Amino acid sequence: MTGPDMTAPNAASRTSASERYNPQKAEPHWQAKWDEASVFITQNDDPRPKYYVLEMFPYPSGRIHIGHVRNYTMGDVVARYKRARGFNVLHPMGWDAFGMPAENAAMQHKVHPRAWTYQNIEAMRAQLKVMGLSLDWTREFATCDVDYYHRQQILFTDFLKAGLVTRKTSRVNWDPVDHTVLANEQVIDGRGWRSGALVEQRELAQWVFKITDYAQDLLDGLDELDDWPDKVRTMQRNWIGKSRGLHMGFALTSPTHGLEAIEVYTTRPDTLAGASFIAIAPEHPLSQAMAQDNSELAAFNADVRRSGTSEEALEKAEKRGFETGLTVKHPIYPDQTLPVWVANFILMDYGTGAVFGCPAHDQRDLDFARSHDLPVIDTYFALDDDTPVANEAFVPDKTEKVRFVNQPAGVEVATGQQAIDATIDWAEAQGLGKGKEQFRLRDWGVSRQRYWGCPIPVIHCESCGAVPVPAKDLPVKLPDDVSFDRPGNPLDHHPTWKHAQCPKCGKDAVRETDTMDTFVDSSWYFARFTDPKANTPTVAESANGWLPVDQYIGGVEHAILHLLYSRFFARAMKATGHMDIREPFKGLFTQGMVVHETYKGTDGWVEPAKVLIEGEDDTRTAKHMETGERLEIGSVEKMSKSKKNVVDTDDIITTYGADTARWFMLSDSPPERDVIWSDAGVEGAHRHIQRVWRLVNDVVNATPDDFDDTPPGSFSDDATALRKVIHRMLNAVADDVEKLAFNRSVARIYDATNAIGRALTKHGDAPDMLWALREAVSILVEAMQPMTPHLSEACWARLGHTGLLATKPWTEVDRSLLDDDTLLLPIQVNGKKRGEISVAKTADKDAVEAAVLADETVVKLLAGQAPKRVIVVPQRIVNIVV
RNA sequence: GCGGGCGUGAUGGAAUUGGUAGACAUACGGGACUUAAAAUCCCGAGGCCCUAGGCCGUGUGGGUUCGAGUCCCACCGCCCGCACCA
Repeated sequence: MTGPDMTAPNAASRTSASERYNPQKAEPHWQAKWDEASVFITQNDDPRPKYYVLEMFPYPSGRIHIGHVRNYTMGDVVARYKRARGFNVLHPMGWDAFGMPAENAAMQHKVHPRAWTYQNIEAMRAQLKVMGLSLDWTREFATCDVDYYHRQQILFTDFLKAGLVTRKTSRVNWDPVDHTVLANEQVIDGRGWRSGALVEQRELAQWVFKITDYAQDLLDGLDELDDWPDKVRTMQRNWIGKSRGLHMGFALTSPTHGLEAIEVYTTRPDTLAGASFIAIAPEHPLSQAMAQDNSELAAFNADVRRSGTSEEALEKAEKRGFETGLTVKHPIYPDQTLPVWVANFILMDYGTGAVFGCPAHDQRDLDFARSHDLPVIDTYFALDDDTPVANEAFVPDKTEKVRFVNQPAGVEVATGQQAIDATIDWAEAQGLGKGKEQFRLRDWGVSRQRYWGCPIPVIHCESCGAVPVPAKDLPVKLPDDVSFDRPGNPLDHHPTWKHAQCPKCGKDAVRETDTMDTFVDSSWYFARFTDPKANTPTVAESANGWLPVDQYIGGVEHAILHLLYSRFFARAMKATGHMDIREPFKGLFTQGMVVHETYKGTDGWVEPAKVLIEGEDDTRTAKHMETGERLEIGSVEKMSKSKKNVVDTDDIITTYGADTARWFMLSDSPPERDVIWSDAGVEGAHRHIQRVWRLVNDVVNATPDDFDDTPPGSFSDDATALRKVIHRMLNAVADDVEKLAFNRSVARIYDATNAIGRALTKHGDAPDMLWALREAVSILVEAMQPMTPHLSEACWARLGHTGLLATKPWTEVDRSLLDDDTLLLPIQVNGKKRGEISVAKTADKDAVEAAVLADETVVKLLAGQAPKRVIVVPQRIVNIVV
């Protein structure tokens, strides 16, 4: 067998059993040892199989918060575990460093965004180092490093040449507080995602990434991402929003404004026979054109636009409309005409900005029809009920069979889906329209009117248009001398920066002053980590070798934006030859938040550090430590500055050490769920750290100087029992870590710790038991190493082992200890547990049945009756039916 | 409204995926050690019945099964995402 290397420590190294583990001393010591040995520096040409673990990199706000601690601890456990398992692990860290807060700080505190950002990075790096993370710091970069955004500009120009970036004049979401454009994804309930201000619509020329070119591919790719949460895949699917329907024209009875017909898109062509009106968006070209000489319509359009995005308007959901007086021919019944309305609920952005309304089979259309006295025409009924539609539209499931009336395709009874397909075929055959796939996804506008971002490397020339900056002139650097005295873009206000010569014709021209959306920065950083010093954005060999990221860990708030953009970038980089990776993240894990109770006094929210809790459960009360004021205990919420329910990570690490913080973050709550921060929980975690240290010392102190560390030839039952517990624990911890079920690993380690403690007090002096105990604590600290690396190193050294635990290969479990020869099978009678029986593991069904029926308690329970049936599930359970 | 998820002791949560419900931890109670406290160690604990022993128990009601926290149906409650998407 392969036991751990067990050199008996010399007597001089003994400590008294009462000495407490001192993380403040031990943690920096071991961190220095790892650094000296360059344990976490990763080489690209290492021959071992690769494993890439990545946590979403932080924005350098200035402080590491407890959510970061949880995120990076999880990643670190995986990284350390995989390293022990023989993988060449890439585990880098960087900074998502461009963005608004730096400019806000500049305006408020008169600091340069660059200075502010790099100071914050310094501070946060120091905080991360204290956590003992197994990061390769040689690969660190910030997205605001010239070195990084230079390469991003190369990518931009390459995308431009490949037709993946274009310039579009379009209506954009304008944030009037931040003075910038927002992507649709950044508008939440009609408000800017960061400022919370009501978003306005403006016409602006924008640079857009043509993410829609990949709509289908981004959708298809989701099917392969088995190691992603279904929830995230569903969210992305809905966001891309593919639908299949019919694109068709409704001929105008008298052509107007140069239009012969109104183009509509519908996913329910099966309801075509029931069409009773046409509705178009206020922004529809026809509506706009008519408004030129119709002031009432102009007023209506303006009114809709004004209230269009506000929450109240959406909630009221009043179906408002304006009748244009125009009519179109019904495509199925040419002698009938349908009126054309402008309606507030039609979106110009989706489909063609025009629909036909079928009130009988769409609730929204029905509401509109009822309030504007439009006809309701049934086109199909349920098979057993032909009651006409009254106030509820009849919208059956598409797979439900229904009975059609007046259907053009000759359909009488069919499912909705069959009718849809038949109608599309019919419409195509008649030349009325075409089947069409439609996506909800829209192109990604990346222009931002900000200073602190990656400059868009383009020069606008009056003769040549928008000309990309040639590679030899890159990078386009941000100027340092900018002022934030007035609103708007400092780059635009800069006296000289924007003036340049056209790279094509040499005439005076103007630089693009917009910078890129910061989501661009985070869309390819994972690829840059694979070769962070390269002159090109990536080195294909390195990127292809490391990517995809095997395990990506971060908050679910990035489920759509960041992850979708990154998936687009991987495809675009593949198309432009920068790497050959389609899906950048193989495994994704979205961790829960760290939450805390809130406390409120008459002067507002109070920090937990100043709150004294008395009593328990229902009778708990909170008191202000300084003023003695009674405080209200509020709900448990995400830690935020506004609620002041923030726990400072430095305080925790100073008081208890990084290992305690790490251990607590992994305990109890499943990693995907929210964890409630509690002082009692932290205390409990710290108690365990101390207990393991004590246990290790007790075992060392029980070891005589002349201890023979060769494995004994045989073990007592007690020693074997302990070894079984430990080896099973090691096996199970590995399984759980693979599944990221850290809370279960923790529980198993507690279990094993208890078992070691019991064995020590009971039989600590028998030589075979002592050997087993030394093996047990060695394996215990090894299993804990990914989670509590400092403590584990200290214990490892204390046990007299040489070398760093951080570089030790994972111990192979002794398989012979995983299984028992005999099993304790529960015996049920009529499904209720009535006893247990010990049987040989290899016993077959008949043997088990015979043994059970011969069992004393069973005989007693049966009291002479013959069982009707005996169900034996081998190695599980026995159930007797009487 | 649509889509997804969840509901287990005082609390966070386990439960080999249909096979001994409540592992492990927190809080609590009792004991040991101590002049005392802290620390540590040991013991107890789902509810009910006086006990032996038994009955009940995983949001509620029903079903499938030898056997259901787990599967099916209906309902109740909570959480998350999207939302006038044609």
